[in-house]
Amino acid sequence: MTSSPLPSSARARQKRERRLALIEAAQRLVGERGLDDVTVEEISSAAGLSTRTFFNYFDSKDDAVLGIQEIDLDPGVRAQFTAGGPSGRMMSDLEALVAGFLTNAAPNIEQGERAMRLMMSEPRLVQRHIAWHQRVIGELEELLAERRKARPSPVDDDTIGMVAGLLMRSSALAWARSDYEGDAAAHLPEAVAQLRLLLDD
Amino acid sequence: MTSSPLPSSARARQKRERRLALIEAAQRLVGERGLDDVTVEEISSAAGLSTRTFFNYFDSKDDAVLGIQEIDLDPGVRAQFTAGGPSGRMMSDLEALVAGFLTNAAPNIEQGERAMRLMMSEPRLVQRHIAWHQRVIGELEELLAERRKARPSPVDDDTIGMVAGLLMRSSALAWARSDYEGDAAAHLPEAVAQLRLLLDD
DNA sequence: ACTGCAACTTGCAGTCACTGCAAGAATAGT
DNA sequence: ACTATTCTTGCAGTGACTGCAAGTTGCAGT
Repeated sequence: MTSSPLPSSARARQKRERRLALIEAAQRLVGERGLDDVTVEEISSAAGLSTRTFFNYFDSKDDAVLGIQEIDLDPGVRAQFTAGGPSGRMMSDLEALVAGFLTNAAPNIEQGERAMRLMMSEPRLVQRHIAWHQRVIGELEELLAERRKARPSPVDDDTIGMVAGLLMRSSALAWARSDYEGDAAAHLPEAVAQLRLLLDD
Repeated sequence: MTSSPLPSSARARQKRERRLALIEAAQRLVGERGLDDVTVEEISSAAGLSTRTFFNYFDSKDDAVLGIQEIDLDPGVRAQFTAGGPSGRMMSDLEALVAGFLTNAAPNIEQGERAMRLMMSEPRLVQRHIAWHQRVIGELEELLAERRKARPSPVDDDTIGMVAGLLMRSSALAWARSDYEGDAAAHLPEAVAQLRLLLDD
């Protein structure tokens, strides 16, 4: 279940290790002292790197704490979605796609869980997390444009994108409420059910 | 339709004028040169105020550009919602409540429109705008806690909050697509319809 | 092993958002 | 007119983040 094709070259391994070290240090220090009482310099030297290098890895302190990374969507899931599948009904196909994003969201469960816990105590991180959703949604909109050729939908991209974002966050919250049982994607059906429940009143 | 109880005391008037001046300067300069090529100092002196005073009015440069302010929800709307009304069905009552928020979101239409236009060219502003929604949702969750006493709902607060945020943004986007006809709240039904359309597939 | 290449790290100097503090100016209440 | 309150402002400081140029390190070909 832990993704990542494992480091091949020595360089790729170091890159991976350094990244992890930065995230680990950031999460630990912020957990101990709070987001505003930890400097990037402290995080960097705790990870044995320079401050300048920190910013070669992350755009901001918050990103490091959340362990934000590029999302590499499974090419199979991607192809199926753009082809108009797997079911042909937008809502359930969207659910499958979001599940694809969620499982690749973090390199490991523990890191994601720590990130969620920190979000509970640091509201700013929630905002950054949602901002990251925006990036994923940007990716999604490209897929949607492709999918429209195969199977047009009467719903506009914006709405679909926002619902995707809602499902990501909703299942993350459900995951947290369950005290982090399984992974976030496992709680997606629950998120969809809640949404339908509200709409059907 | 322009809200605001009009300035009474001299102090309240100045406060209002200075705030407006800052927003106006911020929106104009950022429109001309872009968000990252305008400093707070430039905005402040364009408004005839000191940099330090700028931060007495806004928490950040982005906030000034968006003209973000505290939301004063109509007490009538508020009371009706917490009492379990007006219709008794959560979804449509939520719609009424969101409409209440939207109409009081900006002191005037033009400012809201300019903010929307700037968001189109400056993605960072979108994120700040969504972050502001989070604040509104925080307010909403208090109302929900109150309403539950009068009329319990099987849907959890998080989901309701996220849908409220979605509706705010969705109707703002629909407003922009209509080339800013009427106000944002006028496009709420459209937003709800799109959401239902997606859910019903 | 030697060499040239590309990727990566690092220090340095700089910009700018944002904050606490304390002094001064404007205003409101009496 | 006197006083308390509110608001503005300058000042000094912190820390995030950036571009640049100089090392350093792993990599490929010979």
